[in-house]
Amino acid sequence: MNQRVKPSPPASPAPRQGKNGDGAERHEAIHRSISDAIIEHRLKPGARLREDALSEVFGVSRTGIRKILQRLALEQLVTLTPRRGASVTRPTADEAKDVFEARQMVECGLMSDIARRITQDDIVTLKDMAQREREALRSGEQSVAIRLSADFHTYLARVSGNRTLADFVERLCSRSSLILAVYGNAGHLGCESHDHQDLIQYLEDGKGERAAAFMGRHLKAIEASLSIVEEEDEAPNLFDIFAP
Amino acid sequence: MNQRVKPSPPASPAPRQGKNGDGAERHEAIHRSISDAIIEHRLKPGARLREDALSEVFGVSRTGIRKILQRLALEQLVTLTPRRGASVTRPTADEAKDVFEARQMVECGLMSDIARRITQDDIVTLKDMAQREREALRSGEQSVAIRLSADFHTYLARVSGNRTLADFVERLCSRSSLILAVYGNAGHLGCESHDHQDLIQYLEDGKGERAAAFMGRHLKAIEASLSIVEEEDEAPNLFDIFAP
DNA sequence: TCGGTATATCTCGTATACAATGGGGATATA
DNA sequence: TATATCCCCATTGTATACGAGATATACCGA
Repeated sequence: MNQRVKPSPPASPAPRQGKNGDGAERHEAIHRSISDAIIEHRLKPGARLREDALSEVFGVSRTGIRKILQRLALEQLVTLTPRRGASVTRPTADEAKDVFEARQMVECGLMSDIARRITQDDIVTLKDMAQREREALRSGEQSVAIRLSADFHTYLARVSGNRTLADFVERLCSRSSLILAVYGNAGHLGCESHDHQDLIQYLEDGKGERAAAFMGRHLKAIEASLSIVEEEDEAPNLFDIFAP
Repeated sequence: MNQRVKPSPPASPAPRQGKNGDGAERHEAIHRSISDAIIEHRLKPGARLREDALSEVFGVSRTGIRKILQRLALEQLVTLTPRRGASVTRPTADEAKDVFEARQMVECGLMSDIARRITQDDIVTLKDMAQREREALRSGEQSVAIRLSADFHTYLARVSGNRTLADFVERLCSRSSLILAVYGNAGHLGCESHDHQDLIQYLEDGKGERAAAFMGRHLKAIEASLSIVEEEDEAPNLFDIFAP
């Protein structure tokens, strides 16, 4: 339902050409839609996101798309280059290192709070997510598995009760997903299949210390599985290469 | 042709009806301008930020202002309420607790990296900042002192070399400034006067462990100095109050 | 004098129009 | 055939116009 062909009739406001009203929710939905596509690797790093195309796809004007794109840029999922528009961020090796160092610090540091506050309901939910993730992995649904893995870590962080840190972890997980898209080996992606289930077991047993240590190893393992190959940027530094 | 009837631009040095051009920098400058005003408490929590007024003050159209306002909202310095516009965020007591818990975790956790990577130049810069902060405190320039304190913590975080965590600390410091504006006692604001100088001394001596512990106490002290008085929001919960 | 309703205004939300810039393709030349 | 140059168009940046929601105010009735 695009509307650009019909600027004329003042009498055609009838069927939701979406003037005003559900705007906020609609935008939220679009944001999630794009965000999901990036996290699930249906949009790969480097992919260009033209405002016009998006506005047509989602049936809102470029104004709304721009707002969403800017938000995604602040979340570092897309990169806005001054005159060339938006594209899915391609994380550098340095960024990858920083992100995993941050996750190490925050997710491990949160573990004691999590162990103290986790409820039975949380455990049920987390076990379910871990289970579904394993199944997705086994059946080769990479997109689903990646998303569930990120959701698992994010949900866990929320259990801590610290919204600020949980939001931060959520963003780190999103960026991790991008990192996996660039540096991950096709063989084994991200989280080992039963790591998450083991982690829940520790938490269920109230062993916060053990859980923290395990999370540390878990993240280290993911980071180690990356093949950081410093791919040369498109304009290699000839001075460096041919220096005496 | 851009701004309203205002025939004479009295205070705006550049009439700059500039269509297009230095846009990005200009926006950056405006963002910093507003951000500074908030952090330095020249704009107090709850203050309304009308788009029209801002667009007139800065000589750009509402479109640009909106973009900046949304960015500030994502940084949680301003709050956007759906039909009522933007206002300086008034942090809740819970948010205050979360922010200081996050700072405790991250700023202390970064300290070992910082101790390892700090250079002599950094130490000179930091000493200068601490010195200027003391002077500002002594001469009663609260705004300057607050800003320098936030800058000190942010600069320190940057020394760690982890951009992701440093950016996070920067945002936490900005929010801390807001928290101080709401819950701080007029008597002694934020950082004790010589805390920062002591901290640098530890780092200069290469005592990362000690520095981390000191930073922990430092942040705890700031948090403890707050008077969290759970001020009733404008719509108190009558059910709670009149419950049997 | 108090309360309720209707109107007026103020401000934001969305869409569209217009200008400018930069890149890519086509062309010309060596 | 390869390279350099130039121009057109695709795409973004900015402003403005228009519509809607919400709040404040004034008027009327009890």
